[in-house]
Amino acid sequence: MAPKDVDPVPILRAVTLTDVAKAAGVSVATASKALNGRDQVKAETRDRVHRVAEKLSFQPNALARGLLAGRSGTVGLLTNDLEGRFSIPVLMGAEDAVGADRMSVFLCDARGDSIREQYHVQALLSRRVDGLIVVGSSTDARPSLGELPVPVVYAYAPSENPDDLSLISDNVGGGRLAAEHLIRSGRTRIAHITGDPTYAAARDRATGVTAALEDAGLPLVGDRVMFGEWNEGWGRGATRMLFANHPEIDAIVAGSDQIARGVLDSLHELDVGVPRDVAVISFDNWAILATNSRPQLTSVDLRLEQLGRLAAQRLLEAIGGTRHSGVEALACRVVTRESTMPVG
Amino acid sequence: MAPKDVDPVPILRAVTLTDVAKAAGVSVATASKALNGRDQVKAETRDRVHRVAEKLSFQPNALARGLLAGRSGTVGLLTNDLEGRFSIPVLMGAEDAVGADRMSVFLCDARGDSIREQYHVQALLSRRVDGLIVVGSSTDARPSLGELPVPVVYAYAPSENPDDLSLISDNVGGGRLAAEHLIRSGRTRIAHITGDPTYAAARDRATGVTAALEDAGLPLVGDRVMFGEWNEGWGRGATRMLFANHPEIDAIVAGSDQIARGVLDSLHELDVGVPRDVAVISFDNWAILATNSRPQLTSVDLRLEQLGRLAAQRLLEAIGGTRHSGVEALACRVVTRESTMPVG
DNA sequence: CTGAAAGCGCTAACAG
DNA sequence: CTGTTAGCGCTTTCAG
Repeated sequence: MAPKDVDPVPILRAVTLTDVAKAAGVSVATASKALNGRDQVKAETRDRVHRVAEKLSFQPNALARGLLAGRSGTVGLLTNDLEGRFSIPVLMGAEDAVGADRMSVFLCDARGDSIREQYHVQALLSRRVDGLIVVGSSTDARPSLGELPVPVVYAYAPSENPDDLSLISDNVGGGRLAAEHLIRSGRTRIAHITGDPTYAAARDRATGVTAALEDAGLPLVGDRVMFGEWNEGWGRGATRMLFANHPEIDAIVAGSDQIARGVLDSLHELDVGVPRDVAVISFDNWAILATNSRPQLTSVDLRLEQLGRLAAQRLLEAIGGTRHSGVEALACRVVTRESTMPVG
Repeated sequence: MAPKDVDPVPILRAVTLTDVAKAAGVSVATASKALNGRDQVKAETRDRVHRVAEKLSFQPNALARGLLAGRSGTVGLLTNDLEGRFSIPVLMGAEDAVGADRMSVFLCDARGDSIREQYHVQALLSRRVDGLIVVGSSTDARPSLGELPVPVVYAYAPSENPDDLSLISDNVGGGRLAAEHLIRSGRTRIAHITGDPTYAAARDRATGVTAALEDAGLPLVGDRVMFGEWNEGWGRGATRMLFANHPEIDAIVAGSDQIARGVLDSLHELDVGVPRDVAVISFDNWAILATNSRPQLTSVDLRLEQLGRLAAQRLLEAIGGTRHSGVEALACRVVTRESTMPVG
């Protein structure tokens, strides 16, 4: 409990450099130099100014600074899917990297509405952000914001314009990793149950999976990728269908952790042992799902936080003058858990 | 594909009011008045200025405005748990409400580290935010930030200082709602399996549940609340223990959707029908869990987005001069699904 | 080494 | 109705 011996509502004007200068008995110019470590100030004066600033808990007004400097030290983070779970890690990584450079982040959620998006972009520009990170809501390409007076980096969803810089997860590579992981674990009769084929993520992962199988001279059990929906129900249903026709299967690549939960559920009901009889690997590595299932799920991690961090880094580089363009794909990594343990 | 017929890197100085004024053949003062709808401008002039501003895509410099006005039109959103799923909805609600008032949001994640938190507060103050929303990572009370030159609202986790304004979900009331829902559905032999008792959320919900049972003259099956962990495993284990000793049970209040998933899992294995033999209600209403289980889960929704919206509203009121203090609890609501359908 | 002066972009008096 | 002037808080010449 904090004591309540302070003024009721401190409508005190924030302390300014002028206040500090006055209290230290110097001019604002000198105070400014002292506080900014300019070397044309006597050491004794510098210390005195610092002490006074400290005592008054002086905080330089970033607005005034920004106005003068022509740059605000802020970046805009424009998301379209705050509630979805994919934006958040990207956002965290970006916030972290940006903060490490003493810049602050404006957060805007356009909720997938391009009108709202346009509005936010204007608002951010009027706040003179030094750059913009646009986080998409799916891995499908999205319209470019076009030419803006500040650099823009697209993360998760690439821009449709190849002149923009986009950072994405390498879903094709992820598909490869998944299949190769199973193959290395000794599995040879592999099927792929995944989500909605209108999503690039589903198609890309499938491409990777089939390519890896082909390279290894292995068939895709069932002959074709089982596209469906991104939920447990589809995982359950697809698994039942699969087993009815292909009881010889010994591994399943699930397109998401959610689908995998459904797969595990059906395998349990069919009395198929995991990983003994069938190994299961999935995508997203969403801890809450992957580590609470029985057995725990091996999953391909998209490294979204790293993606966000990288996006911020590229943006800071661009702000610094080094602009890149094109699509940069970040490699995924497999997080191994029980569901793909090699047998015996 | 956008055409690439623009200058390579438009390092164009952003267009200022002076540019507009010049192009419109008026003084900056007149231009300012025209654009801000001050009524001391001839209609014809006003229109001309507007047209020119439009053509040059003029964006008023919010930094300059803020500097002059003494308020920046921004608020800080300080979270401690961006990756956790509870902050996000609060954040969304707050962002939405703040944006509706044409203010922008600075996002900072302190990751539960008070040093980092202090740093961010300083940074936000130096950016002259007009107010601050602090989103906690659990429902336990947290230390106050103390006296700050701008109003602060605590959301989700209340401040330890009752002189601060805190907005929380009414977990005790939520516990009551859960039990009452079961009782109204005709259940009379109710148990409560919940999470870690060191969490206020677990204790508060338990308080509500037991109070409602007492009011109804019903026993708590097993005599005491089963505290444990916030995960599926505990839900599974606790359910097995419960049934070994109390096969007469006809309803379970689970402390979270995750725990409920474990409960359902065990009930399934015990061949107990849900909701036929036992009804299950839980907390959080986390769609991904509650709607993907079999049967779908009835769950107490904490209305976190509304909580965020309310926090923003209160903050805006405080910025406007109307400060409140104390703890304001937002009522929960039950989202009914299959798991508590009345029998017959 | 220190201070006076100018100016970042904008708005609000106050004159004309 | 319009323009001139001043100043928000800060940094940066440029003289002392």
